[in-house]
Amino acid sequence: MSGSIKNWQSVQAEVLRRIHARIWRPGAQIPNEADLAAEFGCARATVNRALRNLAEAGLLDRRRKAGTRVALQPVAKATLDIPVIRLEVEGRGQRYGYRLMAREAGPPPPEIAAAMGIDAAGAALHLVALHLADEDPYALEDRWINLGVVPAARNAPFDEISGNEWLLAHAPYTHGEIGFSAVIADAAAIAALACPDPSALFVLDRLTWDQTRVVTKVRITYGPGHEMTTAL
Amino acid sequence: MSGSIKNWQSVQAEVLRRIHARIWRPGAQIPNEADLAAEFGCARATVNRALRNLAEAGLLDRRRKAGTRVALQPVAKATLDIPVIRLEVEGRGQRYGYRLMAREAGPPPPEIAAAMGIDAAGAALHLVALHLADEDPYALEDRWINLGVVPAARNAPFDEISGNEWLLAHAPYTHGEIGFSAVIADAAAIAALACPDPSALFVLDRLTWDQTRVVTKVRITYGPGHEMTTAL
DNA sequence: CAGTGGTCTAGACCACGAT
DNA sequence: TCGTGGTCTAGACCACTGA
Repeated sequence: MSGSIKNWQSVQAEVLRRIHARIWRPGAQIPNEADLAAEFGCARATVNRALRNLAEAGLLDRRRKAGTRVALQPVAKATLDIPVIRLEVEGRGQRYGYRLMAREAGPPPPEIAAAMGIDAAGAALHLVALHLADEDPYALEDRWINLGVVPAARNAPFDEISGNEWLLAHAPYTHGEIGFSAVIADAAAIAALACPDPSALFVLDRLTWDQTRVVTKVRITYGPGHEMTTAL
Repeated sequence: MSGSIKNWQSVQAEVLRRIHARIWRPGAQIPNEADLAAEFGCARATVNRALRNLAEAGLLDRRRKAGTRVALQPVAKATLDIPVIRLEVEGRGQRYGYRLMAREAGPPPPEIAAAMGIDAAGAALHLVALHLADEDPYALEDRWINLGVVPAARNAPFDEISGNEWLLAHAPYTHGEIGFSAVIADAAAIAALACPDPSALFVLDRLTWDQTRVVTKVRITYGPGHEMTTAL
């Protein structure tokens, strides 16, 4: 018996050690919570907290009655933080700049309207803006805001504050989808981001909802060479 | 007062409702755990579970003594699941195929050795493999395995099983880094993935460690149009 | 110093689901 | 059916940190 195991972090560490040392093999069942609690001399709730945490991380598979097993194919979970772009730039120690390039209210084109679930009569606000880091182009934002859901956006000062930040402060959302992909820079992107032709650009698409209605749809096109990283 | 609030999910839902309804504004402090427990008629631990969960999701900021506040700039956390490619393909309902294209053991080139922390005398195994979905190229895998850490890899059957899956089963890792970016397809990628020239390809770079030593370094280059999505 | 969140405990009941 | 994890409770002590 090693040092005292009393808190959930040390239980988790000990479980990790056993998995890593192959004492508990991938696919194998591990003792149940009550037995582990007895072995470690702590409460079952403490063991539960540790194991639940590891299961959320994908290292354990837990099922009632079937027990807890070491995951066979631990699915890596990469948690990406997607901050407001201003904070992302400032976090790199660069000076942030913002320039609104286009702003137009009106019915969106059919494919946008369909993706956002806006009918023909509905109105949307289209914004195109450039985010700068130390005066250099950093990312291009192309956003549609559903004015049926956020009417106040029609008169919001988007020449001073980015759509992202204004919406965060004024239009909460309940859930959303996010997607990452790579695209060849089109003419507009080449001009705005001052990148060579051809360029491969990293793109983030986001669609956010308030209950059943789309609040906003945005595509962020990052400058060439952009990388999004995280610990695993 | 709505229906009874007894479990942490309903506490969380109620807190979300209040944030969303602007009863608790961004930046504002909310009541402490004990008060909320009294209001909801449940134990403090239940409130704690709900609020801790929301804090992990980035919607609340919690600090001892300072209390709990509604986050000013809720950082969106996108959790990407990075499964084994075989499961990713099969999950789309396609048939998975795998072809080893190159395999060579020896000292890695300087930039790879540096990234992996291998000295001049160290040996590595270089694998290039193609993953197929319904016979079509799906992703190109370019992997370096540190033979100093995983000597058994030298004789592993990588013509039958992908480096990813073999390593998961035989070489546990303690932590890693992952990065996503976009690249212009080079000649090798164009040939292997059968994509037009030029193409923008989505790339995943991963470096995994066992304690202090790099286990493997891999770059997965996905076929054109690949998108990685997740709920928000 | 004192208020707040972080955690542990011992016990209890329940929901799920494998057999 | 009944073993297992999921959760709740009431109470307690502690760690951190703002005032």
